[in-house]
Amino acid sequence: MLTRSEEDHIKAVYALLQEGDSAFTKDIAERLGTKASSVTDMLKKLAEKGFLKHEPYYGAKLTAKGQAIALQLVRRHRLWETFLVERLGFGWDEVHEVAEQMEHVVSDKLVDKLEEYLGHPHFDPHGDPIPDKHGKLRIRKTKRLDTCKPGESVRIAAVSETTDGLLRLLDAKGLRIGTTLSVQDVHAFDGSMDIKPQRGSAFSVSKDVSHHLQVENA
Amino acid sequence: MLTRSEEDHIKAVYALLQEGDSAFTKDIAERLGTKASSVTDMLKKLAEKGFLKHEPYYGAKLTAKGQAIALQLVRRHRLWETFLVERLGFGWDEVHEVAEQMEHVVSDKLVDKLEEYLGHPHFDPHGDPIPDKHGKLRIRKTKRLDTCKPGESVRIAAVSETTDGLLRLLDAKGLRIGTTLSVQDVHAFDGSMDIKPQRGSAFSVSKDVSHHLQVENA
DNA sequence: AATTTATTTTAGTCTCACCTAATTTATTTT
DNA sequence: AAAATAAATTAGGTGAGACTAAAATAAATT
Repeated sequence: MLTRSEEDHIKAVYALLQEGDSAFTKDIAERLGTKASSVTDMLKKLAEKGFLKHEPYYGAKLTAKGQAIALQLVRRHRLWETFLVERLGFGWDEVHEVAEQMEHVVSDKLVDKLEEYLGHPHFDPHGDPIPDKHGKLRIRKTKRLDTCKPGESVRIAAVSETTDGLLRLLDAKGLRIGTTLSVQDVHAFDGSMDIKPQRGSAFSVSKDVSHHLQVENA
Repeated sequence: MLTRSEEDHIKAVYALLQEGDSAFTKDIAERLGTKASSVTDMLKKLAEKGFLKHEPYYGAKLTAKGQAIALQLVRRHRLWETFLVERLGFGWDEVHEVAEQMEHVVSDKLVDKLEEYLGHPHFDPHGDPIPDKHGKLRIRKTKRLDTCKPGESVRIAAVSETTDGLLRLLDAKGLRIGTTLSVQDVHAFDGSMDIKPQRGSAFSVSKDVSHHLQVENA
């Protein structure tokens, strides 16, 4: 059995490995709101238990065993987020913290029944894929909106940041999962982008925003 | 903010105060699966924090502040049990452990939305009352089945034990919340009782069983 | 190549929540 | 009333998981 803190560390490593090919002490500490020295201790312990490889000074990578744990946590997190939004009527910007707690409730039966109750969803309210019972993820070919060129027509597939601020901004602009839009112009000066939703008139979004939107060809 | 362990101790004290007028160290330890000395430490801490009064050698009683916490925990626990049984299709004998974990998820909004989603239930699957947002409990005048005399006709209102064994036995005998039955005979020798459900033929239940069934006049 | 800077690790400390063993207190029995 | 028993408390200790401060390492700069 893993403690809450062990689970949190494994999940942080998993998340960082999505972006780089090693998870560094400092970044893990930042995610968890702790100090680097605490993380070093935990990495040592988790390495001994076989959940990850820790290469001192060069960060950590998950083993297959660690990855399985991480995927289980991601699965629980995203299923609960889906439940909170679709059944309890939470806004998509309000669910992260609560799901962060619920994901640590241990019961395979619970998770499987919840999944069934929700109709076996493949994506959560932010558009992120929900691993199945065996940890399998449904892969889509998406790219970041800020990599798109003028003239491209795309659909918003996911939002890769769960900060309330970004989600509320998207809400205010009417941008949500599934919204189709075309790129009209990209300004080299600040990286801002003029986009036009299928219905509605064009407006501009900053690079900060376009960088966190995952889109697929429409 | 209370820790998990602090919450567990407060809940244990609350539960014991339902049965006696003081909660004793040994009984708290037994409920929590810990040792008396650990409980003494915690009682001292919780008394300092104002959640209970600890009279050394004479047990503990909750303050109003402690009672409010306990009722909040009971509320969460029973709402989650209701969710698990009514929405996810768990058996009533399978929900206790999971709800024990879920009750520690902290979010007032979550609890209120859950209650609404479930249709503001007043009783959980075991027939126990669910405190409202303000800690108010709906009181019913019930008595234990083992206090009933031959000839009485009663309805099962609640089961005051959440052990799997008892609940499965009741399931097997077809006894559930709402079942109406008449007491036919009580045997002084072992306290066993012959009962006859409204539909179905008579059978006998042991004192162990009748002691844990709360009934109301039919 | 030497130095500076950033990061990581090590060493030592703290708190929490538990433990065991010994002692104290209250209650019951003789 | 004294002795025995049961329960609770105190004293001291452990491991988990955090911390600070100091030392070590790697990378970047001069």
